[in-house]
Amino acid sequence: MDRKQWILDAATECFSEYGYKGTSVEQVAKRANVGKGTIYTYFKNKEELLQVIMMRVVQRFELSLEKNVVAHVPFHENAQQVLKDFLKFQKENALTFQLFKEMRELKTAEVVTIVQEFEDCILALLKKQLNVAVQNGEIVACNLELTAFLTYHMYLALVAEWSKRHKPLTDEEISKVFQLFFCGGLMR
Amino acid sequence: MDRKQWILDAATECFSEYGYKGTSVEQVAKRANVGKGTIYTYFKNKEELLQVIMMRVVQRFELSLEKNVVAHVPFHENAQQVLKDFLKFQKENALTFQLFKEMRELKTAEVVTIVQEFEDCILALLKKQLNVAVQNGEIVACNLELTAFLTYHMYLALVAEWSKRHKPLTDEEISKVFQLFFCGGLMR
DNA sequence: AAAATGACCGATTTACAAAAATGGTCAAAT
DNA sequence: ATTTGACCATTTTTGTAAATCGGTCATTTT
Repeated sequence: MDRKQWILDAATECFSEYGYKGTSVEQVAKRANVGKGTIYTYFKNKEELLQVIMMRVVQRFELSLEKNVVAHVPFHENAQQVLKDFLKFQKENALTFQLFKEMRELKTAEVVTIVQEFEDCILALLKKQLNVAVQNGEIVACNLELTAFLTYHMYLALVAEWSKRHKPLTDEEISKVFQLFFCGGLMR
Repeated sequence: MDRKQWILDAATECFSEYGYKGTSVEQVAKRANVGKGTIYTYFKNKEELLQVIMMRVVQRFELSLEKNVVAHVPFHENAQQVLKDFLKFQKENALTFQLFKEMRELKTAEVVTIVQEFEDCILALLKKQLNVAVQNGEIVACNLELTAFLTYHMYLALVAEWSKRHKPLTDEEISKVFQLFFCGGLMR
């Protein structure tokens, strides 16, 4: 019935399995049981297809966070929740996993753009959390943009880079490191 | 006279300019004014040539640090000095700059290995600084390996990643961020 | 009339073989 | 005892013919 949804579903499956570049429009059409031309009556081009899919993914991501981020909880716990959910999301969403990989390895232009937007969304969420915490007087005033950026990259280093040469860190270990840097810092 | 040094100098120039993969052994021989066979009387193969060169670079790097890292100075200042010197070193050494680039872009196996060893050397220096600071009771006890790792990656994020989409940070700004996270942390 | 379609188009990518270049060896030259 | 470049097997590059791609649109289907 809803041919547009058929196409979106088929495209999501294909992109998840073969990546963006590795998926042809005809392949999507085949899996969606529509003609190739039909896709172009609903979407301007292949890139828009990915954009619409990712827009919805981002919406789901933001929704999944609203449940987990709560007021009256220390910032570093909420921030960590945002990042933990991001990781969980990656694990459960073959699509974003595949796209992050494609960005790193093939650097497909359209994919780089879309993944950057996804990262911007995560950064915006962290920034929002930071802002609330500053307003509450919970944390010291600081460059929100930069601090959110650094928080995100600290997390990436801990979960992605560290595991390349060490035993992956448990959630508790990551939590401990975050606590160390956020509350109190290193110095006695 | 010292043919071995001629070869090392020529190879350093070539690797700096064209990268490891982009440099042929014959090219090195030409620039060193020796026959190709001569190179193999001093070095087992092309990889060992790079290894010997990098060994010396690491020695120079460690030497350049000894001057700048001093006792009775807060850890975060010494740590930052290590990292700042690393960056300065990168700027002044076309070789390491080229190799880091080749590792990221071409992922040449031999280069990945050698650069990793260089990074390990930086991490060891940071760890050493951390250890001294812990012994002094200057900073809290923590996983030294992990903390050094995170410090290094925070720095990379600030100087390399941030500039990809923002105006590069000044030394003062970087210093301020480090101070924020190391002394006192974010929380009030 | 509106929606769907696949043959078709120019452009890009792939497949593949021939040619060139590379890392490394070694008998001959120095 | 040391140096060397012709030489070898392997890898990389190159040229190009074939295949595939994203996107269009006249025709067909609903």
